[in-house]
Amino acid sequence: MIEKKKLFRNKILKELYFKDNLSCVELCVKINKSFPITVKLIEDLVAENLVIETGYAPSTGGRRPLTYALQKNVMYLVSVAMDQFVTKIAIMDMQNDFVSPVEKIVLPLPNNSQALQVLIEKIAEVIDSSGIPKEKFVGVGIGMPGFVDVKKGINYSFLQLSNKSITKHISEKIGMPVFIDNDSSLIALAELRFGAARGEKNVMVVNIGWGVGLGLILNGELFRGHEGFAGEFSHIPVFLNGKLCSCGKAGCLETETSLLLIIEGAKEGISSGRLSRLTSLPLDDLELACDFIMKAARDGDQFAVELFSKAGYNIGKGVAILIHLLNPQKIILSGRGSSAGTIWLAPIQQALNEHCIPRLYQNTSLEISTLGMHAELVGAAALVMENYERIPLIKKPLQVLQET
Amino acid sequence: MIEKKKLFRNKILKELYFKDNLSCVELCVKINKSFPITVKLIEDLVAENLVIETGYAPSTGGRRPLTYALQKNVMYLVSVAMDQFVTKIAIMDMQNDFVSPVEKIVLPLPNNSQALQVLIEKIAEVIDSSGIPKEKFVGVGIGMPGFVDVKKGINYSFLQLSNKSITKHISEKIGMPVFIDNDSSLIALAELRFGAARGEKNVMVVNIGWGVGLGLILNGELFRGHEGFAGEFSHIPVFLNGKLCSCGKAGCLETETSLLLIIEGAKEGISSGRLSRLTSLPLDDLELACDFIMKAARDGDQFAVELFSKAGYNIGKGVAILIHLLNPQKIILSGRGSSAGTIWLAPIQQALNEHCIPRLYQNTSLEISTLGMHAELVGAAALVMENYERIPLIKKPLQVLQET
DNA sequence: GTAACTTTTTTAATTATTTAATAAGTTTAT
DNA sequence: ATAAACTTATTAAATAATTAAAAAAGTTAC
Repeated sequence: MIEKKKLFRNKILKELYFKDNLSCVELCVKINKSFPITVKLIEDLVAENLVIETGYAPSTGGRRPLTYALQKNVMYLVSVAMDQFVTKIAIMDMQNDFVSPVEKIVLPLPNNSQALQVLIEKIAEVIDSSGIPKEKFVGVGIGMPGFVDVKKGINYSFLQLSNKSITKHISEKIGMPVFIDNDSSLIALAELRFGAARGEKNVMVVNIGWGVGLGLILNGELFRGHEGFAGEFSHIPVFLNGKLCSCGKAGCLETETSLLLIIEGAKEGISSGRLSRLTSLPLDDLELACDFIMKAARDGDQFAVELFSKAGYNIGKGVAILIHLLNPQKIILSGRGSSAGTIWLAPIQQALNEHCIPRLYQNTSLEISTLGMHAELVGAAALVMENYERIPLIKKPLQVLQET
Repeated sequence: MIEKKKLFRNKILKELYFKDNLSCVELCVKINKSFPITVKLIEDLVAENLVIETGYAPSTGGRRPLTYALQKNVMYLVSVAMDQFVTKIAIMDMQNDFVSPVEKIVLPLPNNSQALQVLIEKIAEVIDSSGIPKEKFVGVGIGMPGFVDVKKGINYSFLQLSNKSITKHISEKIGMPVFIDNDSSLIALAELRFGAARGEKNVMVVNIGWGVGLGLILNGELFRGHEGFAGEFSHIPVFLNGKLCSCGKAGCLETETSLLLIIEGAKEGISSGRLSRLTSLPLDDLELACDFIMKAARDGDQFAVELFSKAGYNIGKGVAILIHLLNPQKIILSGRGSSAGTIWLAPIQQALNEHCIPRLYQNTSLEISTLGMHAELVGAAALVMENYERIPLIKKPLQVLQET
């Protein structure tokens, strides 16, 4: 029974991570226990100095409730966001703030047998140089591209370990729990817990980047599918353009929508002499080039806007399919491409007007993420806390406390 | 607390409806209560004669467990399956058998303000003529085409009641609980509880009929989306054929896949002189024509097989999208068209080979439903039992018992 | 054929949870 | 201004549920 108590104790901590300043009544609803029990659990947590009182919330017509939040400097998370070439590592606290500068390293994943080893070393390095004692870390969350089996902890595309669990392997080396997930799923998780999808039940989070990823929030939870591969939006067959995709097939959504295509288009336009501010486009760095075009579009450069309109319309065609199949209440545009902002909205809406049954999309809203570039890091941190109750016996918090 | 006891009592009855001959241990796992409590609840149900012992199950290495099943003739369900023109009404028992012949009435839904009234009268008639006392009915389940909001009990396409709840209205007239859902969803529910999707977590049930419907089973449950409209497979925009669809748009999946198209194709082939047994196709009745072509295909008529191959390939294109987005473990072909049987498999598999990333579909199986034509009726009955715990205070079962 | 091991069932005792009664702090209505 | 209504907090008592121990019924291995 001591185990069960721990479970609900941890649930409270988890809830307070996802939302600060909760009252006892709110917590009691969230953990689905009676009021007296919740009171006792909170009392214990306050006594252990893991939770603090944060004053009274405004009255809703009765006595004002005492609210609670997580104590500072008691627990930390390691958050890793990888793409095919660059990996970012950060340490975050329970208030979702970075406690050390985000470490950015070049780490190419394709055909790189050393990648996993380097990743582990870098993570260990960041932890060490933070100066935070290891016992204070809850765990490591990692977002990565490719086919990720969340449960087994395997990535079938990169970081292969002869089909052995990556998470177990890293966990043994680093000495704390490790969780991995697909990058788009983690962006969706970030939106669900801290962004525009907060509290919503059915939301599609489109990750516009070098491909077009998708994180599905269904029934208020991240949906991963049978093997964890759900959300392969990039490669749904929708065009008859004959363009070869990176996946080996032709006509994938990605072939008419990716940011790479926009950069291609910009280059072509320049060389064919189009009048545009894009003539001063930096050609060597994809990331810079992309940001440059997005800025130009936001500033009203007609050619840049045109490029996004075309890609946006095609994304809209894909979104129309999503709406027909899953009837979401919200579509969120997130990921790198979301920096282009509201420029996406009109062409996507246009595509919906043309390709959706009105009844289906009239109650579906379309929004741009407000989480910005750090969505994946936030999601990776949230992934750890998402699993918090299941982490067996987090290293004696009492001890941790005495050190502070 | 008496209410809560009732909840778990009803959960046991529900579980026994979905699966007969369960042992006490199995039930105790399913309702998530301790063994002693489950024993007591079952004892009560046996004492009330709602549940009977059905002997011992084979040993699994220890004492043989007593198994339980629902008593016969104690509870009944009214099951209604509607399409745009024909409505079937049946009375089913807890063993999933029809206790009266399936009533089939012509009831056109489009632009028919009388439809709801007629439906109610017919349901009442079937109940009356069954001779079963009203108290023995648990409720009425209705499957219907169109945009159905399950929670609100509204169909936005047919049986309009100025946006008032259809279920409430029928319930008041008939005097028992009423539940409605989309026809494809109910077919999926039937597959989930009694068919090929039993026990599976993520399954797509494709309802091949005059359109191409879809019932989504996600995380082991029927998924309905934000407003209940999920599964509009028929109208996802995937073709550039310019063919106008019934929904007003062009290029919908339906325009290249529906059984209507196959009948069209058959007629054209005949008039252009193709050598085939289809020359004796009955032209006046769609249902008969469709069955005729399916039989011919099963018997190996080359032209008929060709027709299904073409449609099947296009369905496969749609299924490829489903697999990319939702990573299901199984695809089930159900509905009227499933009578064509294994003829569908090869062309659909062919489309998957061409349009799916291998990793994604290699663990996805493709099956033909074994539930046959009655899937929707079975699903409608299951819909009532799906909600069984929530039905407040089913009319005193003790009284019902005394009458038997 | 018997002992050791399984699984189910029964019973009793402990433990945990909810309910209910009470008090305290705020808002709203009269 | 004051009473009524409402929300939150505290405490004690009643109740419900789980755990644990033991018995019963079978199976498997030696």
